[in-house]
Amino acid sequence: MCSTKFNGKKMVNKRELLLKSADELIHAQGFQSTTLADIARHSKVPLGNIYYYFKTKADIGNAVIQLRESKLQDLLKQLDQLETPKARLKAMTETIIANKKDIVKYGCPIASLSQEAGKIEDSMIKKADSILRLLVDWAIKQFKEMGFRQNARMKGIQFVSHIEGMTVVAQALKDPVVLDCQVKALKIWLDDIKN
Amino acid sequence: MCSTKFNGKKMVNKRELLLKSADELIHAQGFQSTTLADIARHSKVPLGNIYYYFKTKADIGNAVIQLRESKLQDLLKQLDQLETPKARLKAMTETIIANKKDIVKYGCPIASLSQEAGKIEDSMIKKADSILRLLVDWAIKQFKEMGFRQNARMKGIQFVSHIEGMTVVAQALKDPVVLDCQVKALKIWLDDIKN
DNA sequence: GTCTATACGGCGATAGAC
DNA sequence: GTCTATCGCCGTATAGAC
Repeated sequence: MCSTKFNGKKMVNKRELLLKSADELIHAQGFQSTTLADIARHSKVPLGNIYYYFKTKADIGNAVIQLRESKLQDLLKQLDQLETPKARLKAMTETIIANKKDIVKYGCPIASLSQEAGKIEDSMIKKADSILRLLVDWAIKQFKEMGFRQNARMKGIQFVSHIEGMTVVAQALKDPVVLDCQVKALKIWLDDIKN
Repeated sequence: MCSTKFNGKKMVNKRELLLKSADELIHAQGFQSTTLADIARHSKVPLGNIYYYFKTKADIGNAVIQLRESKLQDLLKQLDQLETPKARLKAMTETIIANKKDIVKYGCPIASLSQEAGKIEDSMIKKADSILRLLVDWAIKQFKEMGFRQNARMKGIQFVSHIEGMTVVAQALKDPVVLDCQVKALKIWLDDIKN
């Protein structure tokens, strides 16, 4: 059972509510800095009630990872409807511009989670970098479709590296213009590239 | 007073010892996951004694930031002795290969600290990204020396982005070969570049 | 299913003997 | 300067009434 009805109007269930709050807070503050009390306050769900929906805090972390992975999958599915692989890759770079503000403030939601997860030896959030892997594999696929063979992998990794690199630098420099310029450069690279 | 003597032999003082432990542990586990007990155990200094050398945990964090900044400055000074700016930039990429193992395991010590610091609103570690800024400025200087004018800044940022991006991807994919390939690509980019 | 009160443990920090 | 013992807080998690 996932959603309740009230006066015939569909309402978001609390689990979704909590997850959405956790997602936002973790993006802004990181997993470790985000307390269950934070999530409770932000989602207006009482602290103790969280445990009805999630067994542990690590569970919430994993749910957020899963959420971001499915968000990425949706995006990729969307991009795949474009005709040429080059158009898809370019469209991907445009999503960076669309999320400019958040990226400069909080960094890339995929990479930051992945990096933080790598530092927690406890017993949790182990598959965070599978999200980034997903992105890399998608990029490689695009380059293969463009006619690349042995070096499609290298090009795909280069593409993703470029994206992640610019977010790191933009955040450190607190300068959204960095993203504009680097996306432009990345597009030029895509145009000039030859196999 | 910074170092003590024992039998005429110079010994590292405890502050340095603690700092070195903190540096290593924070690189491996992150600042938040690293407890004072960790540092005490690793450096074999009793927990309570840490407070003789550092007022708070945040102080330790800041000292580590300073340490990494001065390490970077030393490296840049070293590279500056090379004749051409292009040779300096290439030599910089080679330091990535030299630290391959650690980077794949723990990521870039500069970027990871910078990112984690950005998520801690508390009252500490505010100037972590000044280190990355230092690197960017140095890179820009190199491109200016190469004859670039208005777009030297963009090229410098692109260079650093490339470096930081490859470390993120290499860590997520847990694949040191990524670094080999991307460094190679970066060198080719430096050779083919024209102003 | 919902919510309050509270137990429990860990970590940063301090007191104070030596 | 060094080190042990311990305090106090905060964050996760649980008990249990409703």
